[in-house]
Amino acid sequence: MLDLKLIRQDPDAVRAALARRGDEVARRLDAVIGLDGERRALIPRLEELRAQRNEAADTIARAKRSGEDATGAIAAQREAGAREKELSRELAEIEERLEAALAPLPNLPDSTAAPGPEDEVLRVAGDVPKLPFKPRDHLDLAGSMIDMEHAATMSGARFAYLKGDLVMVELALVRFALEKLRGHGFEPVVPPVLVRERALYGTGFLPDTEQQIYRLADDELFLVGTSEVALASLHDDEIVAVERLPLRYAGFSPCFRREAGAAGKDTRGIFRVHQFEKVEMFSFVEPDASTEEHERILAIEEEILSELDLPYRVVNISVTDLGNSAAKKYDCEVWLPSQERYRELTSCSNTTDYQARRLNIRVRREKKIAPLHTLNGTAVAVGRTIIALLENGQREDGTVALPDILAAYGAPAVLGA
RNA sequence: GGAGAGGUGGCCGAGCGGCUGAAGGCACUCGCCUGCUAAGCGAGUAUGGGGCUAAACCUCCAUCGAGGGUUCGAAUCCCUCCCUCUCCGCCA
Repeated sequence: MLDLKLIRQDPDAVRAALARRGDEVARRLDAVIGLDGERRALIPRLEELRAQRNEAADTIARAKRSGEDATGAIAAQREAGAREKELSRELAEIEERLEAALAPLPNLPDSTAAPGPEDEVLRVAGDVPKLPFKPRDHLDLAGSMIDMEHAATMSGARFAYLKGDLVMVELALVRFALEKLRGHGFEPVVPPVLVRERALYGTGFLPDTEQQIYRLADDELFLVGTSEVALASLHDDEIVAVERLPLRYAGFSPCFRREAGAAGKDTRGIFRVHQFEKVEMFSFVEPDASTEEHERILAIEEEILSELDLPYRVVNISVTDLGNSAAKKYDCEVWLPSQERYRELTSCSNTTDYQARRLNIRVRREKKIAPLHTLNGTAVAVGRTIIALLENGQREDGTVALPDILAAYGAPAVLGA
């Protein structure tokens, strides 16, 4: 949610910022400005009427108490009441339209977000393996440890059974990530994955990505596509004392995505599936600390990738590809030998005050109260990390060497031996 | 799933349909006082939105789980929903 006061004070700056996402986006601001004007024209009229009615009600009360007749005053009140109701309805209607115009507007991009249309490669790290043989893809390498046939029969396309050693790798990855994050001050959380609409609205996934979200048939509940949704709601409607910030959480949960509109894309293996597990970072920080926190989260993502010996590059995502809530986003893309290119593995966003405004999460500094800033980032997207580990650790005989660090968390040293 | 109780300010808790934005207590802040890690005294301490402002102050409106309704007037009455607790049932 954008700040109405800012829009009012400096509409040109807001319009210019939105225009970086596209001219069409910036044009949507005009409706908001118009409705805000209507609203503020109406409010003084309504409130003056209410003040008069409140005063008249007191007069009636006093008359009643002293036993006087108030029939005339009561009749007048009844009439004023009808007018009040009318104006109230009018205001409610305007506010509803204002909300409908304002809520879908995306966050203002950070000035350092990549201008687009292309993402901006910031750096390349790690060694791309020079394989003296034709690389296999993750599905070949996993063999029976990934069973998509039975998953497809049972649940449909884009589902998988993970079996045997790969399960141990998954658990090792999760444990590795959670302990690392804890060391960085993130509190581990296993959140609910079924949520009400408000949580999705509050995080900006609604109205924006509805076609991506599973909805239950018999209950007003949705399956989250990321634990970000649940972590953001942890301080829903709170005023947090500044001394408590930053608040950092590491969520571990399954994630569910419909992948509608992705038909035909990444259909082989578990790169793009409807269900996967993920360890996610989420931070609540002071407004002027979010830029630094964003770099911090990115650094943790890179630390994890380095320790897993994965070759990757960091990209600054183009403003035209930013989700609604992000002001700036970095992706870490991992090298996949079978595809001979970098693919998205982790992602971190600074959502500034966009989600906080929607979820009504504020910080109190001295006497001042203002929306705080929230950020999120992937620590480990388990499925894709497994893909990366398999492909980059593969040997000519089809076995896979896993990074040493995972052994400490229960993963085997070699897969498929 | 069945039966019942309840949701009031940071917390506890009182609230007859009008004088309650809300008693009282706790906590916190500031001041006073007291020579001994505390007590006493005084004052203050919600949020959002308008207006006026450079800002503060001030002022008005709204808010007693949420949304509707009754009424001249609702924290108080009615309806729907949400949540919490207790008992029963079921269950990993």
